[in-house]
Amino acid sequence: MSQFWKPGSERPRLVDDEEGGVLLYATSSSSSSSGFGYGSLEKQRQRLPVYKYKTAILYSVETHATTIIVGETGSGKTTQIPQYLKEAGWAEGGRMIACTQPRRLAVQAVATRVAEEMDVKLGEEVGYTIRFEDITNEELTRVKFLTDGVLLREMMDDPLLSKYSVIMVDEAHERSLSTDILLGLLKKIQRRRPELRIIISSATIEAKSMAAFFNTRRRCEQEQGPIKEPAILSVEGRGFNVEIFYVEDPVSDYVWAAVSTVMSIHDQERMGDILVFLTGQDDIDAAIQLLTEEAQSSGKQGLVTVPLYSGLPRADQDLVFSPTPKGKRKVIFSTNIAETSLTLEGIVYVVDSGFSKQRFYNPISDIENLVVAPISKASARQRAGRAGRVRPGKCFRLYTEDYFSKEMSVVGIPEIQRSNLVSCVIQLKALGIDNILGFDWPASPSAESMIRALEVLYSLGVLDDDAKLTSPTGFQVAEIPLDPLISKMILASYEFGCSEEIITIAAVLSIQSIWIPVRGVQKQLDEAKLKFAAAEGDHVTFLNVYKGFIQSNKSSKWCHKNFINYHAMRKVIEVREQLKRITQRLGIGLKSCEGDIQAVRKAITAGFFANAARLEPFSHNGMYKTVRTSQEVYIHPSSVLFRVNPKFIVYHSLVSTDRQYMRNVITIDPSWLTEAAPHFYQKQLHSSVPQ
DNA sequence: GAGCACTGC
Repeated sequence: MSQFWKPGSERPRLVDDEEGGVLLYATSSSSSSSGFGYGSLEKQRQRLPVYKYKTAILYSVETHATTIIVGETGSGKTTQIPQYLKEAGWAEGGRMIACTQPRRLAVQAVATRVAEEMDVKLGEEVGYTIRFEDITNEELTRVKFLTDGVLLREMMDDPLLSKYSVIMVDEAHERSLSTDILLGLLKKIQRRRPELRIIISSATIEAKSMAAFFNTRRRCEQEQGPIKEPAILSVEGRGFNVEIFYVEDPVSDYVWAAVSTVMSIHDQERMGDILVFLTGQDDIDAAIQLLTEEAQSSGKQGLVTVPLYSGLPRADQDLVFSPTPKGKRKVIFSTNIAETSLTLEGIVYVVDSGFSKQRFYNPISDIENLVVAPISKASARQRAGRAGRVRPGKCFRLYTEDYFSKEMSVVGIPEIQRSNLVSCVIQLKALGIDNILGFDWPASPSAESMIRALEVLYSLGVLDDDAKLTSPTGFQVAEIPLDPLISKMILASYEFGCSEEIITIAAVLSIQSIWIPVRGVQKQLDEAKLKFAAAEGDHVTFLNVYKGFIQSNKSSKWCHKNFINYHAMRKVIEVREQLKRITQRLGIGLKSCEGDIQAVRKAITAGFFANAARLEPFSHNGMYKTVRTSQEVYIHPSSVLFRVNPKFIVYHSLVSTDRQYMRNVITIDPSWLTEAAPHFYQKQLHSSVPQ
């Protein structure tokens, strides 16, 4: 392992956060996965690190409006704190305790565990709510787990969240879009409801800024009720030590460096699985190929390589969890998915490239890009921690310690500063927040992004001249849990008599892809697509696929035969059912246009008029220009209209690589643009759309 | 003729 050095061993130690090269401290003598065979659930609960802090936590919640709990993984905070609160009486008198999570799976898992510990039936005293699943009972449920997105939706009916006495926001350090919106709103609610208690659980690195955000104490103010200054409590975790190693010189090719590091670990370290963090499918495939070649040419045996990324078919993802064969060493090459969303057991070594793919939004061009960017120290810590779950581990960072300590940012950029804010703004408007630009965020998005979002909503007829939600359109669009452009398309479809068809299209557009991930089967996929291809474009093609799926009786076999992702289609059915319920509630019945595809295209245009593009008159390579901003764009090769190049189209989204590609396009008549949005197209039509 | 980190309502 010559290219690595261990901080503190060969050179004077530099600073690694607070820990100086060692990441997590073990606090108990036994691991969480062994030694509890005879203990009752109650005994197990008492052994969790958080147990020692029970009184302190309850005291703090009693006396402070906001309590920030800093806790590493395995402290037991998520499962225990809601129970402590319940025991202390916070759920009495018809009140409820809420605990939010960023992800659905976590909600289900935690709720199940807590119901078990409390020895109650899930869905009664302890319940959970995620999209498509409400396992709660209005009369009985006292402790409720839910995604932060669901809690935001609940605010539309109950803006002060009056049924909750305590709201615990878990994993707040991840700074997801909905967590940040939720935190901003909770701060507002607190002013109106001094009796409400908020608990924010976060990693060390974010605790101080969270506390500053929630500190509403003013100088000279007479304190009434709970103390306004947040309390910060620290609970240790239950991970094992992870030794950190850095490269001595910067690496130029992290894929190659990762593979050679894996080879060295395999050569020189005890048995134990390896987790390698790379950025995407390309990296991962390249690394696996390289490692296979290297192992072959050097005659090394005993390595089992597994890829892991979200686009992988379910069956392949499961390989990651299968036990490593005896005498073998598993090497998992993963994207960020293993950083937060999935927990892998048996990992002893982590190799960290220092990069991940991150979304960035440019409000000027209104384009979201996916770019490979350096991770933050917080991510690096999280990645390293993955090595210490079963026994002391090691983490090999493919960057220098100097880089880590001097150049790496402390935390990542919150999602809200990297996203298109259209959905976020309409949500706040629906909650009666009028002064969007003055909203108090944990991290403020740029004014440009806000203004762009307001413009888009105005052009859709969702906001009026005073930037208030229009009635009924604005309120209806806010009610539908999808991108406002899609919601607007749904509303318009009722007028065009094709809502039956449009909600199918809306459901398909709101999931990633209905085709099975390619690689190696490109030709077959293209051929399969031809069977469904419609001259009008991709949206109509989706209708054909959906029809076929229903006619096959929702058969997985049929999907397999046609290169269609069965799980994705199940999801389409689920989303479609939800949209059906919502549209009915909005008083929009379902109508079918019975094959009148022009109605469907007009409804799509009513939502997506801003995404119109025109073929350049003498273009030989299929170059289009957007009508609004004259940007150069091309039809994506995966579209059924690729190389067909009709004169006028609207697209669903842009993806940018070396070119800007339009994904999911449909042919339109340019006169529909002025019909759909007269104000929006007044100027542009004179200059760039021939009549 | 190209490529989709990850969530969520």
